[in-house]
Amino acid sequence: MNQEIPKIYDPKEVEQKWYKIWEESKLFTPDNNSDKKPFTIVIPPPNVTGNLHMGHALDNSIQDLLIRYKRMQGFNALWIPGTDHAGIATQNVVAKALRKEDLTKDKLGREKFLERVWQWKEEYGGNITRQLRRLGSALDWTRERFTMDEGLSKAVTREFVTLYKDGLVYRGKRLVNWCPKCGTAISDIEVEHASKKGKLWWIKYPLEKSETQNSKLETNSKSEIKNSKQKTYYIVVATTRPETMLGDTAVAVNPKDKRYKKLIGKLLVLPLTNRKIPVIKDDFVDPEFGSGAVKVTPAHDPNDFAMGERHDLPRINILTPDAKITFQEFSEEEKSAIKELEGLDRYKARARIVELLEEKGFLEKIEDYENSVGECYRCKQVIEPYLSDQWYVKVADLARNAIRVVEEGKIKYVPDRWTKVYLQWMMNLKDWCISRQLWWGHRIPVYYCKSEIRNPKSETNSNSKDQNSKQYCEEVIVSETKPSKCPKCGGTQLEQDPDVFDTWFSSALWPFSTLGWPEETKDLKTFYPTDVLVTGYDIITFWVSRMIMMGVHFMKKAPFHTVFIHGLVRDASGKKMSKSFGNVIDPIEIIDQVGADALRFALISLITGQGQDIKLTQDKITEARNFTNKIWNVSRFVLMGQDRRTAGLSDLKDLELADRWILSRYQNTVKDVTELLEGYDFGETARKLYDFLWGEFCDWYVEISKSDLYSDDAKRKQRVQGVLLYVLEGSLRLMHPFMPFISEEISSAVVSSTVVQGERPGFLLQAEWPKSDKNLIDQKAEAAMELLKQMIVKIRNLKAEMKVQTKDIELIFVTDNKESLQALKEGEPFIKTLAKANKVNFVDKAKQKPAQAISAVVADVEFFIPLQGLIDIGAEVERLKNEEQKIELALNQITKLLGNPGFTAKAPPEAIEQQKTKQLELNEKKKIIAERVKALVG
RNA sequence: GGGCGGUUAGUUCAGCUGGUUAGAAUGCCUCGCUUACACCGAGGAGGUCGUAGGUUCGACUCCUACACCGCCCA
Repeated sequence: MNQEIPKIYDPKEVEQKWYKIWEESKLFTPDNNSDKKPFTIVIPPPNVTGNLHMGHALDNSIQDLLIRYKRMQGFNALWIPGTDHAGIATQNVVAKALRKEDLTKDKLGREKFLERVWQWKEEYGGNITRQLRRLGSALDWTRERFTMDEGLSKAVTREFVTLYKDGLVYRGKRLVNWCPKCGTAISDIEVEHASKKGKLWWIKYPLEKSETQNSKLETNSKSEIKNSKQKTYYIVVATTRPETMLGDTAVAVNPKDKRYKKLIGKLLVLPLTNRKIPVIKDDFVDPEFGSGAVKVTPAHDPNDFAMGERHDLPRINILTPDAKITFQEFSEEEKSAIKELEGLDRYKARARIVELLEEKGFLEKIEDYENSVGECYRCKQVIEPYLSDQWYVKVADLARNAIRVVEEGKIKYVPDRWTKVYLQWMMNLKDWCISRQLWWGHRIPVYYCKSEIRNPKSETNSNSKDQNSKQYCEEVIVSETKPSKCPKCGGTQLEQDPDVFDTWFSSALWPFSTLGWPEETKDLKTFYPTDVLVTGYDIITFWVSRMIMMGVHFMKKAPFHTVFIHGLVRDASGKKMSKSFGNVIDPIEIIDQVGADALRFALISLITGQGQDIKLTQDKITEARNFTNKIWNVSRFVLMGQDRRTAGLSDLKDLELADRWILSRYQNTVKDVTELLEGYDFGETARKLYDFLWGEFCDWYVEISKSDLYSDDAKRKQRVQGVLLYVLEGSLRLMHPFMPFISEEISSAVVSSTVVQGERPGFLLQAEWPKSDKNLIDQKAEAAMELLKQMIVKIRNLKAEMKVQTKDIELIFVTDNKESLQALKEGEPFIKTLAKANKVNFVDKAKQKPAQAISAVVADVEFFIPLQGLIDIGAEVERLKNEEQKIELALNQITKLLGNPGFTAKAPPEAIEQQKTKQLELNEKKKIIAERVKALVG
């Protein structure tokens, strides 16, 4: 690097160049025969159809940071890449593309459709992995996996079959969360609840006539129903979903509710269908809600389903899978009056039913009502509780073990507060519906025997409507491979379950399926369990919990020891980034503008210890960009010219104060950075590096070094070059996990092989992580430099205040503290350059002090800047008095504190000592200033 | 309804286990093209740490209540 190198760092070429070299050098592939300790991370597999968003950028920046750090520390580090087939999302994307060709998946058929999905995957599936490369991720691409790979598919099959044998999966006809748009069931956590404004419809359900005649009844209302000649009694129910009344099979009241006591067991006539339904009692009913009587629709509401089970009520389904009204389960009589509703969409049906009720006088009133509505997390359609056959994982035992490993501390959440969230969720876990009515995914390895049974014994169903009814074996066969014949009847008419598994059912295996499970591979033995899992808190329930359950069940070991949870990346105003809002910041665009290093550094430095959500602003990105530029330029300076690039620091002789100081600060930085990383405090680490490099190395040491570098003292020059290079080279190592590209680029220009912190191998990633060298920590040098820095700032301050711009000033220092005096003498050369003075004098305390001068006190040093003729004595006295007042204020506080008997009796001795020292210092300072004032006035 | 998190300079945020003159960045003001960098350098102004109590010799930090904002679950 030399002056021809541009002043402004241009990341574009640099980044592309290095990633290619790294990947081609198989730098990210760990040594399979290494005896080094392994350190493993599996990437949270992004959706194969997806594109990199800011959340990925943050997540992967953290993982890359950890992997590079651990690799440099000597671990056999492995970071496994891969993608997720994302059943619904991918299927939807391809279906959408088909629509443009006027095709649908059903027109194509299952096989052809799947071909198209694979085509799509081949074409676009590489997007996100290319984008991960742009970010600089040290992923071992030779081990890349996809959840639909042969091996991983085998793993899922094994998972299911094993769980089945263990009695941990079962098939059941239950209410599921059905998405009419996606055409599939989804699990409980895939439903998002949103509060929505709706209506509460109050509907009259009349009592059957015979009931009203035979007994004196008290109903909740006695008014007459229109068009009805005789008096009719009825119960009013309130509902938010009137269309479901078509499927009502009871009305329930609370047994303690006096209003309805006498009605329990009576029959009602359901309006529109005229179905006869009973009034039942159930504790679940809240007498306070609505009228206190609720309609019961077991096939379309989870609570009603449960009630239906308790009371053995029939379940009448009224909807098709795409949420249109169907009368398949209705009797002829029931449908006769409402034929027009058949085939109507659920919301149109709702409107029409309300109209009909109104017309016929069944509608009592309509109220505004706010309630929580479940929506599909993918397509935002309102979820329909829907009765269907599905496969479930029985989670109780799995959850218990997954709770145990966390409670026993085998898995730790960072930050710790997520432990509670995880545990609470785990403890209230319901069975997990894992079948999906999709085509794209792992086909369920279950086969149903459709072979006809030749000698049907049963005459029980003789009154079946279907005269041609045949008897089938119906045996359920769960098998990893397709069986050739039914083990029960020997028949060969076997049909595989048409459904596929929930994508999370396969990603639950990710930490070990990627390593070869169920085969006992070398990778599996070497790298399982993995070490750290890095993800956002929104994924704890979806993925983390399931990996823990499956990891413990199948591998008998928790899949990782630490779960690092970070916040979500939000826009500048704190809103979630989303395409529909249009507030998405595309990480690739940012990388194009400022480079991956700057983006990474911006994201990492925004991480807080508490794992708060991150508000990403353009300002933060610019700040990080400026930082990379600063590093670039200071490196240009340090490496300017051949001799500077080769300068070594083979010994530690002849170090001056500033050298000792920066070396000490560097060692402390190494120590701090390492400790902070060990504590997963990434944001603080980034800030520490920033402060050291910019605030100490650039602002002070480099500035101080200049006078030596441009001096004639060859020996001194070489010494300073050595220190500069030493600190820079070490800092590049510290920075590498944060900013891999720029650090590598600069590092490649360092020629020296005599740098004293370990060999310099080809790539920074192969370099040793710096160790803090205690011998170079120099408390005294740090204290002395602190004084000098303060002194220089104070002088600059006074000069600026007095509007003195000339270099032609003299500094006169007065102190009787030997250490301070020595520091000043050692720092004299750079005090002159940094404070811009051309003369420095040290004067005995007793000596006369110049009157025509401004003065100040820093620690125990008084100093003067003589300004012949430029001093307004009155103003100077005023300034000093102000200063004195400030000191007085601080002093009063301390005096009060030390005078407090409670403090002196109870505070720890160090605290008291500290205050006393401070008091002494302030007193001294005050005395000096007071004397000065006296001298000027007197 | 239950739980969690937040409230600190104009703005965005640090400040972990109680003792700092409460920090940084950015913005603002005043200077400066000084041979790494104007994506820079020097200096400066700017905060009763959401409110009200409490614990303590001492509270931004611990406890309680409340307010507002956000998230999760029902």
